[in-house]
Amino acid sequence: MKKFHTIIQKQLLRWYDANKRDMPWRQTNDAYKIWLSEIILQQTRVEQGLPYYNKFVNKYKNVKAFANANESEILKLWQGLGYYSRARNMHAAAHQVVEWHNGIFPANYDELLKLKGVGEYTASAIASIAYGLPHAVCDGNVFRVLSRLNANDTPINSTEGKKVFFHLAQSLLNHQFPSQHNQAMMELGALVCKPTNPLCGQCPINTFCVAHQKNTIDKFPVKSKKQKSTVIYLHYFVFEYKGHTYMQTRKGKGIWQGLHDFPHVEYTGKEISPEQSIQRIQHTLAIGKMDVIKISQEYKHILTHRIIIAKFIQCTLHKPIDTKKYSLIKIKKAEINKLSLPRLIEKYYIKELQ
DNA sequence: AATACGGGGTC
DNA sequence: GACCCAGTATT
Repeated sequence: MKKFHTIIQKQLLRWYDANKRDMPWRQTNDAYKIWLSEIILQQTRVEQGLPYYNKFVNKYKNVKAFANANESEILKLWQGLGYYSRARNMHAAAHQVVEWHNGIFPANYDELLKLKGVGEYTASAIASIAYGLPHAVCDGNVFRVLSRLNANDTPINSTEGKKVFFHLAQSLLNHQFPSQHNQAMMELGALVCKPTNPLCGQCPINTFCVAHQKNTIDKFPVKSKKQKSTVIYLHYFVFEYKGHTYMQTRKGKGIWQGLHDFPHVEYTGKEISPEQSIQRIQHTLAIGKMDVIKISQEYKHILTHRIIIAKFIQCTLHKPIDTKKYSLIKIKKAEINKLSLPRLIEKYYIKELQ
């Protein structure tokens, strides 16, 4: 296999030069911008991430500006992109770069790896793309390309698979052009070696592809498990008292950490009646008398391992809630959209409150 | 070694 | 409905 590597590398680069998409982060070597694009594109399609990249690059010109921003401002800009820990980790990483490296991203894989939110993939990507260092990337695209190229059935989501494919990626790396090689592998996975209906006829390395030769492309890559999702029932309370409502910042471990939503009652597995949740919330927040104005339609919100069935219950209060005691934010309805919101809340806001 | 963590697109 | 996406941190 080894002796074919040079030919594969060449075909790959030739194909990449002719077929690469024009992306803003391909017009720069600025490690800050490469970092920005790489974090944004984690588990995110290019089309979805692109507008966010442009927003961030325009708002924060360099890592110092990013570090000096408010985290709430960053989260608001990140709203809708998902995996919000990325935004919080970026803020921390920006501080690390400023404090440890005087505002310059280190041209060193091990140092990059120490930054919050930067794992093996991103460290390799920054090292190779921004600094031309010989570190192969292994993302979802590369896993797929390599598993087919070698007809290797090691599950790509296993610890063993990770080791195997990282090694394969590194051994195939073009040390003369690490940046272009890495991007070519990913671009090939995205445009040609697609999960379903790959365009093997257009593949520049199909003559080397074992799975293609054996006509077993659809058997690769192998994944070991499927994640199942649980159903969550959520009743959100949109209170109204003298023109304002109440929201809260999500803390702790769960989803949407750092984002804002309404006080709510949550049930896992079995459905809860509005009457039950109304009683509960009245007790929890010491609300006393209130009038239920409207119960919304069901909002179905799909996350990776959760199906959320939500209803929004609008109520008029007779007295205010103790915001300090219950860590609530008193806010006018028109101002809600200034806070960072989960998509579910944003969709309700757009439909019912805007 | 598994699991949690979003949202949107495709088939 | 199942799978996937320029993955990482935590358990």
